Amino acid sequence: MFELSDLEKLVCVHEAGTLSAAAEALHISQPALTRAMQKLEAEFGCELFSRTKNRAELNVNGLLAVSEAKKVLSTAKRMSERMADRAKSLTSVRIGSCAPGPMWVTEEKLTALDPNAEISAELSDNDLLLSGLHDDKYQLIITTEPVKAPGVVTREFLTESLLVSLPPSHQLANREGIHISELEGQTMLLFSELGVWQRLCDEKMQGVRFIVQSEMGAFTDLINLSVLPNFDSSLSDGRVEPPLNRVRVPLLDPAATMTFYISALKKHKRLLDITG
Amino acid sequence: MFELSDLEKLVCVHEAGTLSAAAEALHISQPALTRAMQKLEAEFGCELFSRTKNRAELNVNGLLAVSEAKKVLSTAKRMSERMADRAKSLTSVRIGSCAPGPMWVTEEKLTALDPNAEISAELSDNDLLLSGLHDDKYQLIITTEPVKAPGVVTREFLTESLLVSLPPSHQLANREGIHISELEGQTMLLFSELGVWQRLCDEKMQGVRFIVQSEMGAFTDLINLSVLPNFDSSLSDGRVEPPLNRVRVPLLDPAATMTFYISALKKHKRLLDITG
DNA sequence: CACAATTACGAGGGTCGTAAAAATG
DNA sequence: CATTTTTACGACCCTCGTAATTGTG
Repeated sequence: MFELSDLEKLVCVHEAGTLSAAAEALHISQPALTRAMQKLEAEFGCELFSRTKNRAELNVNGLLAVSEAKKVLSTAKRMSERMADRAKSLTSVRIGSCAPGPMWVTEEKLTALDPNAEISAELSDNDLLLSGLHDDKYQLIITTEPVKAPGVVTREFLTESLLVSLPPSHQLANREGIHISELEGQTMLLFSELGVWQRLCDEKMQGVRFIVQSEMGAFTDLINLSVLPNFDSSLSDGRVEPPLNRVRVPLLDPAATMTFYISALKKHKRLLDITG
Repeated sequence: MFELSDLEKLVCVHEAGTLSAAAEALHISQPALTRAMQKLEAEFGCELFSRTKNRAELNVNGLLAVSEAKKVLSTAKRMSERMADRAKSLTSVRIGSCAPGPMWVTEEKLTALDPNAEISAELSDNDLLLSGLHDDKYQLIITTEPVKAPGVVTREFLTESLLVSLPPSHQLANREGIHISELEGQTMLLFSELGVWQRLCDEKMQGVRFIVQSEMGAFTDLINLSVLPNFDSSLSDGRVEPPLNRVRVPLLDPAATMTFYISALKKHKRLLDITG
């Protein structure tokens, strides 16, 4: 029996145009995709591709299959939505995160889905996050590494990059990118509660003087009133209006970019799905 | 992501009324079915059953899910049919079987699906069947045991029981069932080409005298003209009109009932499916 | 006490990714 | 020679079945 996941792959192949591009989009390897398509051909008993040795193009059967697959997936999606309506509302979701950026994003997404939900979130370190997940202290945790534990399902969540927010008059303001080493000797504004980013400041920015502020209102005041640089996140893009008279310059060091993973107990798998 | 196979299980649970009955119908164990339903509940984020410790009954959410699942499965079924239309017609299917009964059944099914197809079938023993499958000498083989080989997909096919066909005047004719041992001393008509059934005759019916006939026309003439008993198959039920003035009595010995398995290479999986 | 559902646990099959091969423009 | 597809192979995850547990009528 073919499965919905097979049909999703097929549709993706059509949209991507080539097997390798589709594999990229699906976050799987090309061989895996090739095999999935071969499986469908065996199921249907007919070829879906016209193949030249280094090109696999959907033929007339394949195009029909794509069209039919879209119909099936559409009804399946409707089913998902209908069932989601019946799902327990998100009365109380507790999020644990190792970094503030992904935490805010998650809070916003869940609040958008259910404005009445009680969403709480807090920063913690990886060990406490993992144990808190099993204790049901957190229903969702955000970590820097995939969680390999039985009964836990993990998904890549998002990537965050740090940027430096500068007044246009600053000497670094017209740069395409900045290396951390170039911040040597600067005085910067720093919002506390950095989570896993704290290590970056502690270890690689020992020549930077930080003025730490933990109260958000005061922090934004500081930004508006001073000409001191501060850090911003790529996750702010399009979510927070950029401060006036500030330009943002990316930090080029690989250490200034992190990929986060989001995990939940299997029984709360749906929480993972709705954070899409 | 939930899959079509999960939805099939759900619908089956609804139709069967209870998990264990559905498991029976699906040829899987109760625990497997329980887990599949739990998986769906996790996917949807809502309970589908109202559970008392020894009873799991679909609740309102579950009934909605069943209804939606039927729609999804229906579109998937349509897709299957559309794709089957595009499949290569069965220009040449070669069947190998270890017994004549299942072989005839298979030939009939395939011929019904495609009257223009060239279906050929022959009897052979298990070893030759398996090697013939890999050599593409046969596209479908029928054996007494599941085939455990890479690249081969096997399915339980059907069960055949032997019966004794007797004139009503025969001393055994009014029995509910007969044991092989009771045939001792009889003279019976036997159609040659018994395949795997031959062993039964050779080993357990040494006290029976057989009149062997390999030509079908002559054999039916013999049946009609004599009062000698002969063997019939449960597979004849409803497919061949029973000979006039004959009654059929089951053979009670377990050895007189066999389960057959049908196998194909993965690339010919569709041939397996259409023999449903 | 037989039966339904669930949990625990080890085994098997399917799918995956890496690596290598073959072919093309 | 980079790119695309396909095959080979080993590893892992998921689902399965058996067995044991719990609770019920």
